[in-house]
Amino acid sequence: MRLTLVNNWAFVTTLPLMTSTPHIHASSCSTCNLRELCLPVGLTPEELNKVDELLSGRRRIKRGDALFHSGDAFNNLYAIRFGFFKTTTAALDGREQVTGFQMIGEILGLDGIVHNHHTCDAIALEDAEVCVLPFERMGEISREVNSLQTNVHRIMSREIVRTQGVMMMLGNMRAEERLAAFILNLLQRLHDRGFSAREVQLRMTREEIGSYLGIQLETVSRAFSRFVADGLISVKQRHITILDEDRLRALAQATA
Amino acid sequence: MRLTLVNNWAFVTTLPLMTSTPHIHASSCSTCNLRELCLPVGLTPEELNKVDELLSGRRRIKRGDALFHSGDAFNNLYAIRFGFFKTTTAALDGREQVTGFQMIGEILGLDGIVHNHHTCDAIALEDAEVCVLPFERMGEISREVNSLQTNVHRIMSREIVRTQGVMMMLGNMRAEERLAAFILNLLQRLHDRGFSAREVQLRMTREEIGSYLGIQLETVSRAFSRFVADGLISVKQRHITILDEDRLRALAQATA
DNA sequence: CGGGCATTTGATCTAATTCAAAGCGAGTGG
DNA sequence: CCACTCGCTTTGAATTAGATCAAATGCCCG
Repeated sequence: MRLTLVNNWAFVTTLPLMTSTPHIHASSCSTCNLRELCLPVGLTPEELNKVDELLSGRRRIKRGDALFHSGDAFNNLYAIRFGFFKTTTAALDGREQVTGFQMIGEILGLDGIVHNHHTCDAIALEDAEVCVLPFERMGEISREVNSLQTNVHRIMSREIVRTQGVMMMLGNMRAEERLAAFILNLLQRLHDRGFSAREVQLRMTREEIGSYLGIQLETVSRAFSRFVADGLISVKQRHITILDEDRLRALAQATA
Repeated sequence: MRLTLVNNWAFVTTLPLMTSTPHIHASSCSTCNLRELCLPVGLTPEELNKVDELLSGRRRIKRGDALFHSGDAFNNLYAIRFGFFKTTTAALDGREQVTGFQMIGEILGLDGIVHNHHTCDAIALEDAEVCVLPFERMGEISREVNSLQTNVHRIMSREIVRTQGVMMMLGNMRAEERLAAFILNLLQRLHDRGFSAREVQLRMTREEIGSYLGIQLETVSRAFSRFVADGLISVKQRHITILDEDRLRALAQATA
């Protein structure tokens, strides 16, 4: 099943998919309308029943609060039900870098597995809710449910490939190329979730974008202004609309 | 078991550990003298026997040749027995970026899991040998052998954390800081493998270092010259000796 | 309505790139 | 064994993308 729903409230990045009855929260993976985005993609109904044991609860995080901090003990992965996060890594000398932005259906916490404690902070950029997935139990269940194991591997590998792309961006691209690639990546992910591929309501500041892209906030702002002047996009505060996707894509070409 | 062996031929990065009889190659994980570095770290003898089924063979790769290319079908992970690799990711427009350097005991191929084909090239920087580990079989065995499953997860998570560090480097650090961090990282890994923590024989060109660090080869060269002038290291071609580790470490401080 | 961020825009300044040239070393073939 | 490439590395000089410093504007929220 491939999601192709497109709606007009694309700037509301927090809406779950197909929410005809948005306030009825699924209490298990098997009844969750996000499962086609999340960990149990493509599982059979029987497999889903087993995976239901995985879900140990939900957690709400207010805007600005941390889901976890660097140094915290690692016990769970988290699947985002709604809301938008950033992850940041700190250096010894206090410098801090945004290492990713995560949205609905994406998994947080993979960094904690190696050393049994987290190596980055996960901060909610808007009020959010996550499913709490105890990693220990996940190991047990994925020993029985073949395709859960596959999906765990895939999700980790996906994150490795994503960071390859970021390295490419940080290592090779100029400021405007980075910003173009960033916008297109965000839109692609929103599109995959059934939102418009032409509009975004950004949840992060120019400074956070700059930190992620390895450039200063002023440079981000100037690049936006340039894009507007060139008719590539329109910008109203944090609301971005794509006007000329082809040229934007050409700019961002360096992304593999 | 923690390896602390230090020897004087540190610049020979290809030597396996504890090679009193270097030409007797182990034909299984359970008899491999690298196992404490590799996938089956810390397994009991019984577990090791099961894991022996994992090893489907060895492959030799000549200097300059590829272990796999971007686009190749993914079937196996590879554990490096000896030799030194780089992985490179290509962009649409031809630009290429070195995304990592891998040495003895490290695992290659994790990027291929998500899409069932590789997304980077793995090139040997010197004659090398790898263990071929069919990933399908690895899934099966790790359903029985608990700690193999744990180690697979850890290795993937370790790679995710590594790339967080690279992002930090590319996003926040100046050229000399990057090079200092790079040298120290290399030495740390060599030290973990029983080699000297003060000397390296680099296997890559200035251009490849620059590509990895997101700077030009001339900048790499100038940074080396500056380090020599400041008495931090000595450089004879690709042979690097640390003279003042503390100051080098201070320079690289931004690494988390 | 006022205060505090976030953003934009302008004017310098600088680290690193780019372009250019020379030096060095390892290997090859005469 | 020496001379000769060819690729790698170093170093210099000029150029530039982006950083930094500074100020004005806009906007949200109490």
